[in-house]
Amino acid sequence: MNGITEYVKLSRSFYVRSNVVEIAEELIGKYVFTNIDGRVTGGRIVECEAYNGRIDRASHAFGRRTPRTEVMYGKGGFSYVYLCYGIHNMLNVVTNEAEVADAVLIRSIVPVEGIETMIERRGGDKKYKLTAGPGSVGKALGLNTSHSGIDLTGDRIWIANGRRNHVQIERDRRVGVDYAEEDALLPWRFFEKDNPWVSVGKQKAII
DNA sequence: TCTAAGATGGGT
DNA sequence: CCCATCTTAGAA
Repeated sequence: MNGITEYVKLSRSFYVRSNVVEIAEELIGKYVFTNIDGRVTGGRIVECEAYNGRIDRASHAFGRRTPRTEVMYGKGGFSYVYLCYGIHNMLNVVTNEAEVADAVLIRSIVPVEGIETMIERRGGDKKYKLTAGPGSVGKALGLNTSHSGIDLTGDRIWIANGRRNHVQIERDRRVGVDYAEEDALLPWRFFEKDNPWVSVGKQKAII
């Protein structure tokens, strides 16, 4: 795509696995792309969070099944995009078998493809804040709730392989889920160590 | 029907 | 610290 790296799209089998925390860890270093309105944008995932619909009070699917969360109850390998605070469109990757509502929130990427388009969508060059934080990622990638339920093995939203071996991955509690009480303490947020594109968390490291 | 609250980000 | 902005979920 950029002439340097050969991207290999992840297949269904990557997503249809039972350990969402493990999948989240593995997503660090992979590349997410969108092709919206004929414009391809994307970047390397450097921060994400796992949400387990069965045991995790922070999950939108915990203890309920509604029209919004229905896509999370489908099989893995589809997008779950929801509107947060009436403003921000957040991209999640649905995982696991059907009827198990697991998902991974993509929180930050390093811009790689379609950078000018992302700058335009964000209303200017925000430097490291261009694609840091889930709301920024959704906006830069051109996503809204109409993009929920898209097959990630297709050509509108997809994730491709690629991790640099020397990257050190850290884990910490998730951001903004205090309402989940003790589940807010779960170390299910993964990010690249010392990467400036990672969004500034609200908590200090606990590990 | 009504309403509180939200997996945030940007500005003061 | 404050506020935008609006869908969703759950209550009434």
